[in-house]
Amino acid sequence: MTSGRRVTMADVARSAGVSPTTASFVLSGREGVRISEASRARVRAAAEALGYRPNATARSLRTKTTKTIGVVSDGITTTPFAGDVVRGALEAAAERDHLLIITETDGAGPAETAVVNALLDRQTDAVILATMYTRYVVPPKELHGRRVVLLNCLAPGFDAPSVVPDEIEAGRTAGRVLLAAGHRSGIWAIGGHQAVPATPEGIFAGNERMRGLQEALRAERAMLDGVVECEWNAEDGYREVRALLTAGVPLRALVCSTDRVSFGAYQALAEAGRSVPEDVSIVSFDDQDIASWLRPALTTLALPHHEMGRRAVELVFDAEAQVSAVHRVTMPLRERGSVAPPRP
Amino acid sequence: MTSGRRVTMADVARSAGVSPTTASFVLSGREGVRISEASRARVRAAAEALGYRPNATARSLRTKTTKTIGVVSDGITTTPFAGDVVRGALEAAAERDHLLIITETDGAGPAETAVVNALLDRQTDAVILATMYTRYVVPPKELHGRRVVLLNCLAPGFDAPSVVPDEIEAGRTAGRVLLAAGHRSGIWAIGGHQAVPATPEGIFAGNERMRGLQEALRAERAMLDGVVECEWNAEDGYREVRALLTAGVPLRALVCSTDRVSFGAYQALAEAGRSVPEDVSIVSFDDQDIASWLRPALTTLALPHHEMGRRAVELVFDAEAQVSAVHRVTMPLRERGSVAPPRP
DNA sequence: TTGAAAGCGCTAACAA
DNA sequence: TTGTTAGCGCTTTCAA
Repeated sequence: MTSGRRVTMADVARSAGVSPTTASFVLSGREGVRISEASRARVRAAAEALGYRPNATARSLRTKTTKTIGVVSDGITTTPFAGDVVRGALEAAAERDHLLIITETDGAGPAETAVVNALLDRQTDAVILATMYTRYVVPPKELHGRRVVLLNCLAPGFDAPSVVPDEIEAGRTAGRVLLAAGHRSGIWAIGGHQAVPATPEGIFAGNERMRGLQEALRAERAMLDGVVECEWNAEDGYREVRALLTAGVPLRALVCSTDRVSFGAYQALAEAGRSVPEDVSIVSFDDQDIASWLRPALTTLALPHHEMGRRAVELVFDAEAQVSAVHRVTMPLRERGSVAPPRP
Repeated sequence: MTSGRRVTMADVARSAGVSPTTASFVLSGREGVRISEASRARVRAAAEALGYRPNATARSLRTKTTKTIGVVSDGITTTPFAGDVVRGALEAAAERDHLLIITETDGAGPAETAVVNALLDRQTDAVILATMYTRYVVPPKELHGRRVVLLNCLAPGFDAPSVVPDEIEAGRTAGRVLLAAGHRSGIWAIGGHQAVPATPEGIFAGNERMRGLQEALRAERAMLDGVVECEWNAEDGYREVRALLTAGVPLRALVCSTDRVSFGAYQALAEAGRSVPEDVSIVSFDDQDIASWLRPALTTLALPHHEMGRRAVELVFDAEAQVSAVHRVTMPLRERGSVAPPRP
């Protein structure tokens, strides 16, 4: 800044012929203090005339509150379409007259501690810890006793509320969509738990989605013909579906772990001359942009990024929510054109 | 925060048996002040022992600098993959020990003024004004005389540097890629200037890309068979290319305005039994995720989001750059599989 | 080489 | 209803 802020509250007070106290009261709009209407008007006029703007730094030093929330993410801003998280958070923060300081770390460890300290040094009123994909984390100890909200992650034993997508219910919905269309057999899950070498136990989203899916199917005495574990990308989706096709397994419906996997599946099916949804129905997860570009457009369960961002900052202000509860946000079903009854 | 920061510098000084002045000098690591090694050690030990952390708010009040940069965007965080801009900016800011306060407005006007004021009240050292797509803006008057950098936008007459993608050169490169493969005719531009009803004059990116493209072609005595003006999405790409195919125009190469348009073009070509790149070559712009998922993968000119974010904050620190210069960032060519020589 | 003291701009007891 | 005064935690003359 070339010219620092000029006019201070003292200037306004002087110009209005009142004390700083009076000026402070009217300028910060405090209730319950009785100031004559005349003084109020004079202060306001003076402030207006001088172009007064409060110095938030000075105010914060005194009040120990900055109306600022720190966000520490492990790359959420990078994930395609997850800028939605930020937008939701921004929105909710703006409604409460707060600002967001966004930071990013490559993961946990010393870098994360440094970032958290930078935030804490600036006296942020709270910090939101966000992860790119749903997983367990252990918050840095600097955060103990601070107001914290976990966004897209869980930290058992740490005293802070979490916001995660309701993956189990989404899995159930995926199953129900297929059942409702009349599917009972020839159903395969592509991507599965993502039980691949890097994540042998599967990942949170995978495990929950599969659990919900199996549950819904079983409730109607139906079941999966198989679960193909692979990376959740277009490449693997293409390869695995083609393999299934080549092997000649009966295929009537696919539950793909992500829209990227679905994209690969579309390519493999098209190549094999099978049409979606007449020959093969597809239900997917995430609702990335591509889901609506595909033809037919993809029926998918949307990751509620925007809503999650919003909820996270709402929880910052929710005094009751201090207890470490897990808030599961519904993943809305986007019904489009990739599901139809199986061929008779 | 449940427990405010405890230990102050006064505590450290007292514990170390020195004055606050001494403590301040060693803790803030100021050069050119001669403090005995003994005092230094004692202060550092005390700080460590007490778990001292500086209060940035107090420091800022005194020094009038916050090591914080405000970012005002009109939705850049929302655009797919443009979270990259934020990541680049975050990176460059972190290198200089600065933090970013990110905000968003629906556009210009009073909302923007409010946001800018909120930032200025908090004494941010600079403000980066960012737009979702490249365009002209008029910065709010509150920003006059402040340190400002324009990211992805231009404000003629406003004294601040701009960072924009080098669209003209990208257009030239697109042309050269085709020429190098041997294309001379049957070349169509899909999307063009985006001279559609909503933007009858075309948009910045469209105009510059077309200009560069035509220039490169003309330099080799080649030319476009036609420019199809349409919205830059998959839907329109599909429709317009299909129309071209239906009309039976000779088609050997396509320059698509965005990867989304290319996506639609792929669909239309596949439907018509034309293969990419054997029958028709495609060069595209943007390099969204989808570009690498397509088969064949798409040859495209990448929007240098990450680099742009980085440059913007670098300019904040570049004293020389105060003059209102326009910094054009190269759009790298991603050569993949969608261009081949025309069939003989 | 170190310390005393003033003060950044604001809020909040406490008095008047 | 309003003013005096004392800080918030830090930096920075200036003097010792």
